[in-house]
Amino acid sequence: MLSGKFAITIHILTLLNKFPNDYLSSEYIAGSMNLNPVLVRKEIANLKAHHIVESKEGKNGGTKLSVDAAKLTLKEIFEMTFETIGLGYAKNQPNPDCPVGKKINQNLDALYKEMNQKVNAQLEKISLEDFSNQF
Amino acid sequence: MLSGKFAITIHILTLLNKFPNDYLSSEYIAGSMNLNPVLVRKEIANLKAHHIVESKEGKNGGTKLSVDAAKLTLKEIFEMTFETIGLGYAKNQPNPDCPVGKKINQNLDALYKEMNQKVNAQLEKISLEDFSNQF
DNA sequence: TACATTTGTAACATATTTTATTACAGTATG
DNA sequence: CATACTGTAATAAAATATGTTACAAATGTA
Repeated sequence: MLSGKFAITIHILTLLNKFPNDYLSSEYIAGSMNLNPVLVRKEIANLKAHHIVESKEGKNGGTKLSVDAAKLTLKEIFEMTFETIGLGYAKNQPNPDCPVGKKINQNLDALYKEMNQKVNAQLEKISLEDFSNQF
Repeated sequence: MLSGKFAITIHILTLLNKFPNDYLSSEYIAGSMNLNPVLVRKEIANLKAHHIVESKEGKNGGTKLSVDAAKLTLKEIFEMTFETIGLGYAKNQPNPDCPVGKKINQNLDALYKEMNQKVNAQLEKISLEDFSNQF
């Protein structure tokens, strides 16, 4: 299973982009995605750490975008969600006495790295604005 | 989290390719990857369903490759493990009354589909033999 | 000032998925 | 016929993801 972090984050950002002048509450955002507001706030905390959004506490508080949606790429969003493309690793450490076991993870790493480069090149071409305009 | 199916499967196939004339037991294979033999047999069952390997039951039984490693691509292996590239979806059904909620999954689908195409194009260029030769 | 509303965050609970184990019937080998 | 395998089901354990509750702190507003 892949966690839904990226999907949640881009959903949040799309909403914020649709209402660039408002501070949206986590409750409102959560309503659009049918998710617990606390989880929304957690993802927002991550976005704040990356200076992508700003929040206002207290009554009428909420969150708004603080960057230009035309300049924020999906690649950056992808990386902010700590995710990388890959096809996984076996859970346990392989047998170092086996020539295959000894090098399997290294070789998978190399493969996944290449995959990431391809995907990143693609995601870099799409801005939040582009994505948001599809709605 | 992504399951380790692909990693396990390619590990198995690499081993089988290294010993093309032997029937390797699930116990032996499991030893190389420090995994439970039953899990190995499960992945082998999947490979068998795709006619990639053949097994022999009984004493001195085991599994061996039944296709040309030069012609089996990582793309095919990837697809046999039921995995697709993607960055996930939020778990819950989004709010259909929200313009973003209503279309988010559809738009993510389109994005992930493109990503899969890129990745598949890359994986298609690599054969099991190529991968195996790195060891 | 007092109240209502909202963020921020921690602690805990539940659900889901993945991995591991046990068990045993069936099959081939020698 | 004993041994060493596969095949598969049932169950258990571990890991991860998601959800909930609770409450302090901040801020607007009556």
